[in-house]
Amino acid sequence: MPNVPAATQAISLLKLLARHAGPLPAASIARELDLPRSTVYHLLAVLRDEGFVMHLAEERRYGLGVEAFALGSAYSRQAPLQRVARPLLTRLVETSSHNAHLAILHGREVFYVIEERAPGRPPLVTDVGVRLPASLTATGLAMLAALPSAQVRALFPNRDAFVQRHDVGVTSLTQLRAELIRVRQRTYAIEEGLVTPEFSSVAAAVVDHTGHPVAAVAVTYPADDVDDDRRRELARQVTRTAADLTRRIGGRA
Amino acid sequence: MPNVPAATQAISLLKLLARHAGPLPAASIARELDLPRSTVYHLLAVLRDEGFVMHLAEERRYGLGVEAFALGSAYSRQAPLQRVARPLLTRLVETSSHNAHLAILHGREVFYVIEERAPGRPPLVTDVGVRLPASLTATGLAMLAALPSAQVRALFPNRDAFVQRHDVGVTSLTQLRAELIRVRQRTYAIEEGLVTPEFSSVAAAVVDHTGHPVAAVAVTYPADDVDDDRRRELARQVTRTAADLTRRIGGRA
DNA sequence: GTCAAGTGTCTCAGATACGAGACGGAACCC
DNA sequence: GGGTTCCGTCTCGTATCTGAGACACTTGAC
Repeated sequence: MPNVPAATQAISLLKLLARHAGPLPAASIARELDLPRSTVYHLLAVLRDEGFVMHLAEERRYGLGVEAFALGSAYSRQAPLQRVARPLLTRLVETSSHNAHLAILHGREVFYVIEERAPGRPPLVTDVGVRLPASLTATGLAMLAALPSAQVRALFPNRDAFVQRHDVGVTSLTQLRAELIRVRQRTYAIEEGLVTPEFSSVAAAVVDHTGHPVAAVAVTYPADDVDDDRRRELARQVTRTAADLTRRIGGRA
Repeated sequence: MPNVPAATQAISLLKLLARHAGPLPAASIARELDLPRSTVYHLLAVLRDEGFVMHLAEERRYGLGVEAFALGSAYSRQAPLQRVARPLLTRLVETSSHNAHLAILHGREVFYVIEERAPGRPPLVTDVGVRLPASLTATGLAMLAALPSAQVRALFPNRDAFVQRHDVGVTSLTQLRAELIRVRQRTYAIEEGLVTPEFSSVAAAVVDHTGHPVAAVAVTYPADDVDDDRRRELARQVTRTAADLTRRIGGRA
C-alpha cells in the first residue's frame, strides 16, 4: 500500500474539482476531503503554481486550471485505441445514421472516450467524460461478457455493487451472469431504456491479443424507430466495427 | 512559496508523462525528474491507485491513465469560454473556408484549446493541446497587444525570453513592442510563415470585462492563395468573431 | 457601525515520510 | 549456464513536513 499522503491529497483535490460542475470555495474542499484548512491551502498553492488549479479571486473559489486540460489532451494524443477508433466510429455513424460511441471499462463503470453524433440526432447522456454503471449499459455488458467469470465476481462481490436507474437493472450476480450468457450467445449486448428512456443501444466488445476487453463500440437509437430486423442490421454493423477495431489493435478477433 | 514536496513531485511526474510522446520506464522518470528510484516508485504507486498512471507491465513502462483524460474532460465541461466559442468557430470555418482555432495565453506561450478544421484543408501544427511561443504566433501577438505594457515587460524580462523558429522572430522587447503597436493599429495580428512555412494566420484577441485578453481567435491559410484584399476580408471575419465572443462572455467590446 | 463568519497567511514542534541501499526476480547477452 | 543489468519491493533512521491555531482582512447580516 503506497503511503505518500501529500501526493494522494493533491490528486484527491483534483478529482474533487473534476466531480463538481464548477469551482469550489476552499472551505468546501476542506470539508469534502476531510482535511485541515491549512493543508488544503498548501495543496492549492502547489496546484496553482503548477497550473492545475486556478483561483477565482472575485468568487473566492478554486477551479481546474489549463494544465488539467493539457493532461487530458496528452492522454488522448498518446492513446492508440482512440486514434485508431475515431475514423471507424465516423464511418459507423455514416452507415447506421445513428449516434455511435466508444467506452472503456473502469472498475464497475464504463467511461465514454469517443462520442460521434449523427446529423440530425440529439446529444445523449453518453457524452465524452461521462461515467455510468457498467451493468446498466450495452457497452458495459459487452465488456463484462468478455471478462473471465472470476473477474466479474471480483467486480461484483455483493448486492451493494449493483445500482439501478429508473428502477430497472440487474440486482444480483446471478441475474448479471444470466444476462452475460445472453450477450455471449448473441455476440452483442442490448440495453433498452435503462440509460435514457425511449432510447436503446447495441454494443460489441473490442478485445486485445489476450482476449481481454479493452473497449466497446455502441450505437444508440430511438427504440420506437427500429424494428427487430433493423436492430439486427445495426448489431451487425456494430459487431463488424468492433471486430475491425480489434484486428487493427492486434487483438484476438 | 508552497512547500509540499510530495505533491509537487506527483504533479511533475504527470507533466513529464504528458510531455513525452508515449509511456516511459521508471528509470527514465527518476533521471528526468532527478528523484530517487524509491521515491519514484512510491509516487507511481499512488498515481496508479488513483488511475492517473497505468503500468504497461510487458513494456515495463508507465503512461498516463484514464483519470488524466477525465480531468481534461472536466476542465472542458467547466470552461465557459470554450463552450461558447465552439459554435462561433464552426461558423467562422464555414464563412472563411479555412482552419480556425482558439488559443489562450499561458505565461509566454499560447495554448490551443479549440481547433476547427475546414473541409479539404490539411491538419496544422496548431492542434489542441499544443503550446507555442506567444511572440511567434498571431494569437499570441493579438493577446500580448491587449496586455498592459508592464505585464508584457514582466513576461519578457530579457533577451533569453525570446525564441525563434525557422530562424525568424522578434528577439528583443523593443522589436516586440514595435510589432504590438502595429497589431493595435490594425486591430488584428498577422503571422507569416513563422509557425508553418508557407502558411499565414490572422488573429484577434477576446477580452474580458476588465479588458484583459482571455483568448484569441485565428484563421490559418496558405500564404500564396490569399492576396491583400482577401486577407483583409479574413481579418474582418476573425475580428468580428472575436468581438462576438467578447460580447457573449460579457467582455469589453 | 458592530458583530459574526469566512478567507487566506503564517509559525513551529512533534509526528511521520523520504530515500539510501539491500534484496529477489526477470530479462538480456554471451 | 553464468554474468550483468534492470525492475520492483522493502526496511528504517534521520530530516523534514503537517496541521493546530493565531492573526489580519474581507464580506455579509443586522
